[in-house]
Amino acid sequence: MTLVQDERPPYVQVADTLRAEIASGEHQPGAKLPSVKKLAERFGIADMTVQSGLRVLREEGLIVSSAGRGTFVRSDVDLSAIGAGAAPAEDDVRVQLAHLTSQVGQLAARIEELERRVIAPSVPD
Amino acid sequence: MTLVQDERPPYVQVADTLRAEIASGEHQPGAKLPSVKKLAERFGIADMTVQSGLRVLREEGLIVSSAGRGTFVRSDVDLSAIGAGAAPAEDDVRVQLAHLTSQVGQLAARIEELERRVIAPSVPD
DNA sequence: GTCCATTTGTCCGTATGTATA
DNA sequence: GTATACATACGGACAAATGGA
Repeated sequence: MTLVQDERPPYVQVADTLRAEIASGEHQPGAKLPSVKKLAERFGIADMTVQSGLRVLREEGLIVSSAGRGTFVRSDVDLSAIGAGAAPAEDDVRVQLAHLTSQVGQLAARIEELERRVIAPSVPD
Repeated sequence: MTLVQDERPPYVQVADTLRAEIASGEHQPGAKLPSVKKLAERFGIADMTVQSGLRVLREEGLIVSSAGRGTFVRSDVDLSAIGAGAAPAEDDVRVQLAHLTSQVGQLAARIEELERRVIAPSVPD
């Protein structure tokens, strides 16, 4: 699979593709994602670009990475928050913390985008 | 200024250094930071490594960047809330909770600032 | 316990694109 | 139109952590 549409930056397309695959269940919670090198081959891009894409998902709280082990879909990922099926409601405090962390990260990203357009002067409409 | 050898990753040191300079008032709120190239020269590292350091501060809400204009210290940044940059141990639930509480407070302040500018456009900075 | 392959994470140098001034 | 500045991308490289032989 190659990234053909050059409308958006490749690393964003990587993030979107993997996010969709996680949402669709292709990569289940707790599962290990293909290695960075494998993903780079699959998409036909450089390793570092894959890392940038994974960074997006990491900030969204969808995945966690560990050197020497790999990158995994968070076992408690809230699939409903990314447009797919429902997630089981769990009562564990750590699960709720993880959800909050994910949501805070997404809010931060949205605020950052707004700041670029509002705080930065002379932004054309 | 050169980064000390064999400490933490260079990009972390860049973030720590600039964060300290912002906290100390060396870079005042609203001020423009040196360009990425200047910072790269100053630290003796590559442009992209500087970008990685700036990314950290951007995620912390300390700075805002705009292509073609530069990188600026947020005009409404709370200098007293700037930490030493040490990441809290993420094992402890209480530590995570405190971190989240702090982050939510900062996000709320940023949203309020945005609301002032968007909803009440007559209010000067 | 010691090697060794895998994997993530980072860095560099260079290049290109895009937005701003 | 030109210069500046950030953002992204590539290929190559190396360190650290992990896990298996």
